[in-house]
Amino acid sequence: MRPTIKLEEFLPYRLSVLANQVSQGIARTYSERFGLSITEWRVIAILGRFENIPAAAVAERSAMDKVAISRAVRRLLDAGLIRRRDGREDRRAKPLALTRSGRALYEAIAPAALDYEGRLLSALTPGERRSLDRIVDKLLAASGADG
Amino acid sequence: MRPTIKLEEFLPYRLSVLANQVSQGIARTYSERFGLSITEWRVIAILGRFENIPAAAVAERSAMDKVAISRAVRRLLDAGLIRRRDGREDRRAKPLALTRSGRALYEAIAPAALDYEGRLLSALTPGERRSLDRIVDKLLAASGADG
DNA sequence: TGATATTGGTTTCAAATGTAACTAATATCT
DNA sequence: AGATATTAGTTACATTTGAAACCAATATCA
Repeated sequence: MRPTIKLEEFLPYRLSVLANQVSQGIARTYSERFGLSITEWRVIAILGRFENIPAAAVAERSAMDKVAISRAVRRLLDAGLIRRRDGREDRRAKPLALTRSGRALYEAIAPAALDYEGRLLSALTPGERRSLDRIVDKLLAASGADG
Repeated sequence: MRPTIKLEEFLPYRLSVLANQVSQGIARTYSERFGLSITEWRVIAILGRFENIPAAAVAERSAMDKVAISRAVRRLLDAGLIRRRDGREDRRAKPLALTRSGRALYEAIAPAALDYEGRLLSALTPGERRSLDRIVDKLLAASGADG
């Protein structure tokens, strides 16, 4: 029989479209209202939770590569939203932290982000929300392992 | 109370990481084994199912914009994988179709793609697979509507 | 200690992507 | 028919992104 793929039912395609659509939606919030790209927002979000960690640790926790981090860090430093100290034991690894205005921005964005997520989740039943968590975990494991 | 976001639990972030990881995995197949980018593969997948449709129709069915399509079409034409006829009624809209070798490629990739999807889905129970379909539909609707 | 490897981070260059402007063909409206 | 608006598709330009080269600091090991 002829093999056939219905793109619109193909899981990798569907996930890609969904993630893009969600990213677009939320990026609008970050950029229009706060002047941040998604990458920059992620760095801020990480630093909002973990104080004084170096760029490599941010990379680990954000699934972004170090080049992307490096560029975001540069912009955030220039914008005065984060600061960088000198590393005590390892002089390469310089701890990053939010400045006062960086933290203020974080505290302004976090509710907007949670709000957006809430709007998405409100389309689902409580049971579906639980399923979704479990399913995404499983798919992450299945796709990350080897390829 | 201080608002806090755990990035690794934040749905938009999780979806983005998942979709990227899956895309990476599958893109490796397309590019290493068949020399195609994801965009090119999508065009091929659409044309494998719908014969003689113009680029605009491909765009509609693939969630890609017309510039991306235009570029992919150019590369696929150059590679001899698709062909373009002249439009009968509308001379702007030129119907695209797979060539013989394009179809051969399609028939080689389709099983590999379905196989990859199968490996992903095998991590889920049948019930979870059904949930996933429903959930993705709902999230697409919720995120696409307004923003 | 000295040679080599590894790691944190930045820079450079090429390729991919998005936006807007543009051309050509068709449709609409008077 | 003639003016205006739309639509299909391409091109040009700016921006983003990724890969690899690179520098400096630290770790490893003979």
